[in-house]
Amino acid sequence: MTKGEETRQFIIEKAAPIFNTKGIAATSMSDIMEATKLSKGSMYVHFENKDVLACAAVDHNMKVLSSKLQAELSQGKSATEQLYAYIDFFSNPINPPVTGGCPLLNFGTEADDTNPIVKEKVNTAIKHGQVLLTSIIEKGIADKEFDPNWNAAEFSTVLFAMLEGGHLMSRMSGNNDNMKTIEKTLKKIISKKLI
Amino acid sequence: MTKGEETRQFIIEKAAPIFNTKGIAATSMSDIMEATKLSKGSMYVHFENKDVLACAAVDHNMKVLSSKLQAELSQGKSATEQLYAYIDFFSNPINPPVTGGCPLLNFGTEADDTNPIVKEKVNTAIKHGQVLLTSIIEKGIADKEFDPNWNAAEFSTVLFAMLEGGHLMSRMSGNNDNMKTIEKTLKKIISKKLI
DNA sequence: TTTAAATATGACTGATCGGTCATTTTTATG
DNA sequence: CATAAAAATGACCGATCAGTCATATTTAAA
Repeated sequence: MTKGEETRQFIIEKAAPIFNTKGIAATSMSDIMEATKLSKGSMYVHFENKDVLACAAVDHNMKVLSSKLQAELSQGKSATEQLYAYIDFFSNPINPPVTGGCPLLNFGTEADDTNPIVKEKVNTAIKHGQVLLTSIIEKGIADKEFDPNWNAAEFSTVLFAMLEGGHLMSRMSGNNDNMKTIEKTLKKIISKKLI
Repeated sequence: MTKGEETRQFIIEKAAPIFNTKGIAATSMSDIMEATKLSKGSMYVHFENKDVLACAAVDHNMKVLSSKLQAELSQGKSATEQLYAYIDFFSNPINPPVTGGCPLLNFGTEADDTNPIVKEKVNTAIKHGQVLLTSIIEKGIADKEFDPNWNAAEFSTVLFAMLEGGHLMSRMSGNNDNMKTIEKTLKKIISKKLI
């Protein structure tokens, strides 16, 4: 890793939580300068413009979320354990795994009508999350842990939506009560083979 | 209604969809000037500053959503019909009842770590939505339409979270497929008295 | 150790931001 | 109709924005 690559990575790591917390539009290059203690000129050696830096920060936030999730999932042996680990991973929005909360929710809603590139990044990340969930559920059905009548793709959509919606509700209320309800309900559905 | 009150209302109505689409930070007073064809000085006759206007726009968006929802709900006679009407009302995020999509999702995620006043507005609106849903479910239980073992408050949390999460997913993918899955699943849960 | 390229600096630019205010125009009332 | 208050105008202000660039410093390889 050259000095330049190191600095670039350093900037991304400092910028990512700021973008995820304040939003892309509300984050200024001065914010990043202050966080990195680097000069403005140096920022533009490594990033063509703010958009490029913002995109790199979005990618980084999603990669951190993904790798932390994978680490949790790898602990679970059965499909049930993995699905529970998935739910548990998202069950504490007040102290979330990524600073600023879920980047899919944050960047997705901001980019929706304004930034097609970031929007597509979020869309792709959601689809990847769906594929991962679907594969766990299909494995669980094959292993006779889950109801064989379940539609894996549909159930993963429902599960994902509940977690994102619960995340929003808990972030707004400032406590995890709503998320606890979501968590409890999801585990009940899984263990009782409902829906 | 005086001329001043009329103009103030006119500005709010023009500003509301812009704030809901672009976000508060990314919306400038010039954007509102262009939409209203009013001068900058006139804006500041009716609003102390941008924050006050943004708050009024947030309120307006939520009020429009709420009144359109109420209009739909009033059509339903039984609790089941009302609950279905609630779900149907949110089942088309690509062509949403409020321009820019769900204001709770949009303003909530933006305000989360940056604007406590708007955040509290969203929190209050979510709680009102929950109270409304809970009362419909309780009525349905009393009328023996729903499973008497249901916890109305918990079920309304799950329902609300699924709709918000489905909204995000469909907005990102650009189609209503995910929301259709949510809609189908919710109606199945209600009609089969699951969970 | 020499040296050319890579990296870092910070003053600078033009555009846009939110907000002000003297002035003009419109409204509404007696 | 007279007139005072309310509303509307647009030039203007300082601050901040993203982005540039001549210059200085550091890096790394010969």
